[in-house]
Amino acid sequence: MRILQLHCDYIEYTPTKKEIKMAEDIENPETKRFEEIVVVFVAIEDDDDSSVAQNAISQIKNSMEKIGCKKLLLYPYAHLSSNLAQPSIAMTLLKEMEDNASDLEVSHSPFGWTKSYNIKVKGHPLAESSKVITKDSKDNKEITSEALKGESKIRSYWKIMSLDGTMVNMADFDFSNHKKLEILSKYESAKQRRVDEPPPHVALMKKMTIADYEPASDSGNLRFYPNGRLIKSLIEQYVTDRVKEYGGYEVETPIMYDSEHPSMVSYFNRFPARQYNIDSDGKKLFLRFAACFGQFLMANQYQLSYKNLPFKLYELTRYSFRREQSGELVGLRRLRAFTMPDCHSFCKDIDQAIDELKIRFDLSKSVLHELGIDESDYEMAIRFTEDFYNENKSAIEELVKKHGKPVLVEMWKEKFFYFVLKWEFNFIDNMGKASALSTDQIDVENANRYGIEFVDENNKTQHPIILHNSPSGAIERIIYVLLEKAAKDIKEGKKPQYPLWLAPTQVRVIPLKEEFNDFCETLTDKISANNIRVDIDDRNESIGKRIREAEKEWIRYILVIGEKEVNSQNLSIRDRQTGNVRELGFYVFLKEINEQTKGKPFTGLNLSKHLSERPPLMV
RNA sequence: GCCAAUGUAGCUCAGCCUGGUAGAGCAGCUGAUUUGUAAUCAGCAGGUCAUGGGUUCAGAUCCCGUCAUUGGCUCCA
Repeated sequence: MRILQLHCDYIEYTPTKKEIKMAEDIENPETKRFEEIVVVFVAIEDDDDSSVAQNAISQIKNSMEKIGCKKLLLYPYAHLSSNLAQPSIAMTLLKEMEDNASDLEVSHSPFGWTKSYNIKVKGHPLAESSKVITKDSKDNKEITSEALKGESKIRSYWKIMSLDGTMVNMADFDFSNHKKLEILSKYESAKQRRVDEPPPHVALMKKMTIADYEPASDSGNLRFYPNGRLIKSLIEQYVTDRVKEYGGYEVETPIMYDSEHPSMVSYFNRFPARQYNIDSDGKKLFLRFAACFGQFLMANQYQLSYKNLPFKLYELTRYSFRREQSGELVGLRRLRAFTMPDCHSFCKDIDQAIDELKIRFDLSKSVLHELGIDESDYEMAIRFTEDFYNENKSAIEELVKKHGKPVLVEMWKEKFFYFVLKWEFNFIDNMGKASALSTDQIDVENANRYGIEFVDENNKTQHPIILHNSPSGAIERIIYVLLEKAAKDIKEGKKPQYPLWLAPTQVRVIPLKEEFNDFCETLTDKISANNIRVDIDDRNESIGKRIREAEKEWIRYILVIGEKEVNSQNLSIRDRQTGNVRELGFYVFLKEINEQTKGKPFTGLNLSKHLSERPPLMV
């Protein structure tokens, strides 16, 4: 059975003529009109039986209860299916559905007639839905969280907060000096878009052999080539180092959970995610969409005193999974499987939570900066309940001051999610698309839900306040930002480049002739002993071609080795930033590189040192 | 998920409108070349035209379904 369910302001229909012999007899085929009604178009299919009809009507009743409508019109509609049941069976089942809904104001439009109709469907998100119901689909209903269903009910107000703490309605704000904030504001509130081409990082992620789509997986689950894996793992390492330095304990937790476990059930309903579901041996498992579960369940095992707080757990989730709508997936910006650093801080009260929030705010800003993303690249949004604002005005204003630019504010009349405040930094890309990077939340519910407790100064048991921080946002998204920024450079006629510490090859050595190969081996060994990724283009190609290809790989330093270099103490270094050749002593050169990569993690080449041994990757 | 566009050699693309032997450049292989800062030369090899069906004497080409990608819509805790 296929049904299309519409919540309508009104429907009018007029039976015009009998379509089949067995069409229902009706006394006077005149126009009928109903208002404030749920219209369900129904196609009964081959194989449908009474159980299907029962199932269908109970699903319909279920959703009608949610939208608070008590009037139902069943509208037989053959066009929904190409596999229709016999008309006699269809009529019986339709009648059965109607009988089973007698607690509602129910009617049906005549079966077997051609009808004309006029309909006005309501605009709310739950107004329209279609379902396919078959004999064995009874238990197969999509698990959708209450939060996802209810999200549309949130009432919120959009404002802009300036550095002095004043708030004006978004419509009254002068955006002329804040173009990116304007983009973000319209993006978030009015959902305005203005794009008509693919984002440039998608071509770049392939051309630079970083990542690619994997047709053999689900969409949004990407493959990372050696270059991409290297870049990604360095960023992962860097973010992890910073969180550990801040005081997070790094842990690892399972990627799948039992959705019927008591602590999951209620969390589900506060967390509007679409998840991957897996049935295994009768268990209904889902793939995690955040690190929260694992860390909360673990926090539960710690015996916490107020003296231990704030207590911080951290995991870099590889991966978190969200089954985003297929049309929403793009390159590295929006994925179904992504790597998310997630740090939870358990605080003894709101005051401590706010102090901690500020520290993590600075941490997030600093991490982004070191990754090559500055304030000019992103805009801040902050969301809070009206109550929280009234009680913590100055803390909120302080965050805005720290950001140094006006901020988009969403104020909720009442708490709908599990948090009372959430801020995020949104990168605005070349096409005017906004994507969230760093974020932090003040969670006042989950400690209770997960039974996380600490003992306070008075020997009383309390639930901590939990902060949820991702200092960088998804790692894939950081790569997306770096590539979008590179694309912007290309557009402006500048040379795109990697931050040196992330470059898959930092130095390329090109021997002029075969006879210099040995010299190059020795030289590269000396360079790589200093934690620098260096390789040798030992292919039998012209010097011009090998330089061109190094340029196309965005390799910062090129060393051509010939007669002159072999007989000199100095190196001839072609610096891609300027395109000029400089003569530098060996140690001066090392120092120049090491200064630029200071404080960043290092890992060795992820490809063979000799280009002659590398199979080209065609993407 | 909905609407639309796109899918031809490992890669980038031409051919499709108007049906009749599948084309180029790059990459690969073989050989020559040993090169001084963004493409050395020649030869060879390489294609279930995304996939499944239909129309036709004949389909890369026309029609329908499916998958993937991209754009718009919806969504983004």
